[in-house]
Amino acid sequence: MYFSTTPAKLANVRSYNEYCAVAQALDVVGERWSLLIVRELLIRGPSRYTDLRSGLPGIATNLLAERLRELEQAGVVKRVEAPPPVATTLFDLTGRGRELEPVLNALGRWGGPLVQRPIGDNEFRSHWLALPLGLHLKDRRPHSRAQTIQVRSGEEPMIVEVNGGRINVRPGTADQPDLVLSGVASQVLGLMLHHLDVAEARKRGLKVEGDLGVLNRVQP
Amino acid sequence: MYFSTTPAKLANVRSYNEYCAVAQALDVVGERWSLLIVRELLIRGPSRYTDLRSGLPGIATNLLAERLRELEQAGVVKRVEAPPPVATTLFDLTGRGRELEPVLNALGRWGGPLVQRPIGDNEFRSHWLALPLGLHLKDRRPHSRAQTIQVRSGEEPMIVEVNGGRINVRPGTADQPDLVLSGVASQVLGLMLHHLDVAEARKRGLKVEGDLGVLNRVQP
DNA sequence: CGGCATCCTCTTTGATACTG
DNA sequence: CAGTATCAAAGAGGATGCCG
Repeated sequence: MYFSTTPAKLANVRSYNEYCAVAQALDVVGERWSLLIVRELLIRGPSRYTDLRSGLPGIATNLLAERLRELEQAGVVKRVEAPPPVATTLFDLTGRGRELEPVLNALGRWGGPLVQRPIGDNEFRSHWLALPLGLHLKDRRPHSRAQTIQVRSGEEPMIVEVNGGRINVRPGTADQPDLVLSGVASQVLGLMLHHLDVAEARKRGLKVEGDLGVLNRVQP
Repeated sequence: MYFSTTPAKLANVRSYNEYCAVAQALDVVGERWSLLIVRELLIRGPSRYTDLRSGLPGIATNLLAERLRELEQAGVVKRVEAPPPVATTLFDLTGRGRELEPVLNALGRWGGPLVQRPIGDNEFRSHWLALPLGLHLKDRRPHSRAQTIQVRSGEEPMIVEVNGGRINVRPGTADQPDLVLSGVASQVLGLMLHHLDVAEARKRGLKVEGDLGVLNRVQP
């Protein structure tokens, strides 16, 4: 007997078995949670297992491990060993994985209208703001000085930096933010995407403090 | 007792429960088969249940019925009653459903490289050709006269019409096709997408008959 | 026939507990 | 922290039956 110790339990992904690019794409990223894992890695960059878990509320830990293995095998995700200070394994997208961004964008655009009103009992994570802001907004005054908006919504404060035509969203607390928004995510988004004006947003409980000018600078 | 006869089995779709447009899009179209049903309706237009089944090899009939119901409830699919000559119910996309085309396109683009070589035991349906041809090709001589390519691959002959800048793919047999391609789908695609030249395609068993000029007219 | 519903089996998922 | 192990519940797949 000369068996490998690893059972032949690899590449055990269900397939549609179709000669069609859409179906074969779904063979790779169509299973439950897969595209949301890609979303997390797109927003956060290299991430620890635990951070992925916290960005995917409700995922079972065995499923996260399994999906990561499958995505790794498919060449979408890679493991990188972090240098000594942290000394843990990080998960990151491969180049091929990053090419899924247009898929996520298309889904995000299509899902936008669904997310308008009812926040209900939905889970929310601050860093998710990066997707709609990056997708729907541009800096319309690329030659003005950099400005920052401090957003306090969800578990973790976020900095929205508007500079040189780009919008950058990252966790953190700004020293001298031009504008501070505090409140639930739907109203932060409503205001920034100009579905709500300042008066309306305030009436609904959003705290808006500072220079409102930066809001006109970010436009669809 | 005053119960409705229909059990409260509606809107019984699993949700990620996230305040995130991508997650909410996936709540609607992320389940197995859903996006492939949308693909069928995008390619074929209004379709009978049985035609959908034949375009989704391997789907269980109860699953098709269930997905159609869910998609209908979500406003992606609608039922239309066909006029007396046929007198059957047809399924069609709503406007909202048709807006999923960019999602399918993004997935198709990403899946393109996966589909390059191995046709293997994959199922194939002729009308699937419409997706990659429409996605990757343009008519580079929009002012030339209309030309047609007859494709014989899979169960059903297809007409590829090149005219006025557009590429149109539909089932049927052309009277006087400018070019006839007969063989397996991977080589038809390889030739038309210019991954294979004519000599190479012929060597691999593709029958290429007629005016080769039309091939230069369709370009990425 | 076309359009499902039912029944059954098998696989996947989700929740929780446990481990190096 | 980064997973594996276990197990009940939900979902998928296949066969077949029903009804206009």
